[in-house]
Parts: sequence; structure tokens; C-alpha cells
Amino acid sequence: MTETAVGSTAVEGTAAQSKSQQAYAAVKARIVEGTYTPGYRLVLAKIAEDLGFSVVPVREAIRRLEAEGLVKFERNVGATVSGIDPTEYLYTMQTLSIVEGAATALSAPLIDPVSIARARAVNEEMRECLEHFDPVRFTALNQDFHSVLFEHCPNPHILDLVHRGWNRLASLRSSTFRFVPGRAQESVREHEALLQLIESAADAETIEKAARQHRAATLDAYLAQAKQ
Amino acid sequence: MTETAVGSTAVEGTAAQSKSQQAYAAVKARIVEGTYTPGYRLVLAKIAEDLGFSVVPVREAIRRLEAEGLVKFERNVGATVSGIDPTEYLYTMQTLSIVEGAATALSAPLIDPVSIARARAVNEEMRECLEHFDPVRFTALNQDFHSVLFEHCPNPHILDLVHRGWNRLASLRSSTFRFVPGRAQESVREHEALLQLIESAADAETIEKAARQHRAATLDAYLAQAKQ
DNA sequence: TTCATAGTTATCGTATACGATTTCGTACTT
DNA sequence: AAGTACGAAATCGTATACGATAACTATGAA
Repeated sequence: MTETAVGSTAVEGTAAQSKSQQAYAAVKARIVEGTYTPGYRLVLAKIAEDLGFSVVPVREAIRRLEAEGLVKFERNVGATVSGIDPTEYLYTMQTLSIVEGAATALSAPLIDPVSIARARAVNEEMRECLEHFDPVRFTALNQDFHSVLFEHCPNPHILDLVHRGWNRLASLRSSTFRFVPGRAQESVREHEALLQLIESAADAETIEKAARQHRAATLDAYLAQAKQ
Repeated sequence: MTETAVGSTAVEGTAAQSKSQQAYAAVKARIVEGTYTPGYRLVLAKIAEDLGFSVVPVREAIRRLEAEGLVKFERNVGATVSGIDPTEYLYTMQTLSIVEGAATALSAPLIDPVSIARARAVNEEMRECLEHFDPVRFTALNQDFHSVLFEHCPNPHILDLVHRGWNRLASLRSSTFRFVPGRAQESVREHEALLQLIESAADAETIEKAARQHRAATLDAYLAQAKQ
């Protein structure tokens, strides 16, 4: 549906983009990178001025971000960066566990050995990362790892839903792993288990369940932490 | 996210809607009811004139419909009603099988006996409908039935995805069942089985699998038919 | 002191206007 | 006769302008 490359902060087209698209990319980047923090008030006129556009394309950009859930919009009041309160986080993670699980299962048979090797290398980096723990880097690698697993999903709709979920999460500044460091180790282990399932061509149901469980476990760890 | 009541063609707010929203509702209604058939060229100026608005709110409406996948938009060219070619249909059904399955499973423990009775009544009507078969009516009832099952889903994101899926399907004029009449009988039977699972408080996994399978079977029937 | 109300400001919503791009038809050339 | 180039029409993209709405502030009465 939308070409929402998970990690790309870079501009995609060369210059043949409409200003709406540019505005969309710009605002989204600012949200993801944290310049606009949750709750931040997005004033159309100001953004338009910053970008050197008029407000019209900015409006469209905001509307699109609204559709993706990154901003909340209230009529005659304005837009704010929708900041993932804990409940939102829960819902997003649960949704993602479902769609990402499905995407991974559908993708699994299509993953070539080269990709698996790449994923394994990423996971190895993550393991090293555990020593001098850097949550931000760890999260980035985690994203890379999972991208390899689900990016081959042949159903573009599902893939799009996965991307949207990750984007939502990305607007939460600093990764789950900052809050739940203990989870990181388990996570790395589960990654390896997932890879082995895929290599051994396990059936779709098993893979789906494992992938879903992997994410659900992260959510549970977060909840347990939050409850204290 | 969006208040996309699955079946409502009626205007939701009284009159306190922005023209963008009115335009959105109007165009969407025309798509769903079939006035704008797939491939139909949506010319902004013309729609604006029909509605008595200027083009600006119409643009936003179209953009929103684009985000939902009901229309396709090409820069400097225009918008067309995105007509579900068979591949799209397949993807949509597959996606829906996954999210609706999950929604139904999450919803199941929260469904009160009254709702179950209502669903059963609807299914009974469907059974009667089988005699003097009316595919359109049957499809409408089918939607009602499933709405009861998933509408209690506590995760609004997932619920929204389910609504979007149904909407996509709705823009396909005349129901799967017109094409695969044989599937209707099975469908009614499976509905009853689903209800019994829910009543007996079966575990989430069982319900999810059953709900997903139910939809997947419809898809398979369609594919088998199409292949001939 | 507190509450209600009127006025002010900030911001959004929509209309109109014009420039930019694409598409289609026609005439001209080979 | 076929292909190419030019030009006109249709349509989109964006800027500017102004009216509408909501939030804020200050003033007055209870």
C-alpha cells in the first residue's frame, strides 16, 4: 500500500516527489528520530514555514500520518504526535505479534540461505552487543534481524501491516530493551531458535507460533517490569 | 483509528462534520454500493462539483481512501477505484483470515450469551436464505454474523484492521457467494461450529484456528472455482 | 476570592487562482 | 502508410486568501 521502508530515513526518490510526499517524509523522520516527541503539537503553518511549502501539502502529509497512527488529529484543534501511552504500546505489540508472526511464517519458505546467514550474522552482532550494552544499537539490529525474516512475505498487505507496526514502535524513543535489559539475552537465544526452525523447513504453523511467541514474550517482560 | 463501521452507509454525525469527512463518506459509499465500479476514474473537480465543495476537501478524502486501499492514486494522473483483481482478492482474504481469526479469538471470552443468541438467529436466517438463494442478502447476513463475533475485540488496532479488510471486500460488488454458491451451505455449518466453540469457552488458539480456517476455506473454494 | 462572560488570538477549514504535468489528437515528414 | 513531433485540452499540485472555530485572557459581578 504505502512504500514504508522500515528503517529508511533517507529520501527515496531523487527529486521527483511531490511536496506532499516530501512533507510526509520530513515530518515522519522528525517523529521517528525524536525531534518531535509524543504529545508535541504539530502546527501546520509552522511546519509549512520550516519546509518552505504552503500548508496544503503539509495537511495531506499529516492526514496520511494520521491514517498510520503516528499522529492524532482533532478537528479545529490540530495534530499532536500520538505518543504511545502504555496501553497503546500494548495494543501495538499485540497486533504486531500477530501480523509479524503470520508474515514470518509466510516468508519462511522463501528465505534463501544467504539471507539466513545474514540474519545469523546480525544476531551474532547482537550477542556481542550484550557485553557493553547499548540499547539503541541493539534495537536497530533487532529490527534488521526481523526484517530479513519477514521481508520475503509474498502478501504485500500483510507486509505493509508489519511495517506500520514497526513504525509505530519506532516513534517510541528508546526501545523496549532499555526498559527491560534482561530480555535481550533471551531474545538473542530465541532468534537462533527461529533461524533453525526456518532452516529445517518447519511447517508454517510452528514458525508462526514461535515468531508470535517471541514478540509476546517481549511484551510480557515489559508488562512485568512496568507492574513493579 | 478510523470509525469505520463495517456496514453503515448512513451518515454518522449529524451535521458537525467537516467537508473532508463528508466527501470521504460520500465517495466511499458510492464505491461500496457500486456506483463507482473498479477502474472508475475519480476526477477531483467533478466530484467536488457534484458535492458542491471545492476540490481541497475532496483531495483529502481521496487520500484517506487511498490509505485504506479503496482507491489507487498516481501522481499527476489521478485516482481510480482500485478494483480488486483476483490477486488483490487473494491477498485481502488471506490478510483478513489472519486478523479476523485473531480478533475473533480475542473477542470470544467477552461475548455475552445475548450476543451469541443474536448471532445464532442471524445464522438461522442465512440457513433459510439458502432455499431461494439471494447472494447479496446472504453476504449481508454473513457480515452481520461475523461482526457479532469480532466486534468485542478489546484491541482497537486489530479491530480496525478487520474493518478495513471487510471494506475492501465490500467494494467487490456482489459477494463471493454469487460465484461459489456451494460454499454457502458449508459456511452456515461452520458458523454453528464456531458458536459452539465460543459457548464452550474453548481456548483462544482453537477458536483462532477455526475462524481463520473458516475464511481460508471460502478463499479456497473461490480459487478452485476460478481455476476451472 | 471565585465564577461567569466578553473579547482577543492562534489555528484550522475551505475557496479560488494559477502554474505544472500528462495525455491525446492532429499535422507533418519520411 | 507509418511514425514522429508539435500543440491543445484535461487534470493535477500548490500558493494565497479569508472565513470559522476553539482556546486563552482579562474584566466585572456575586
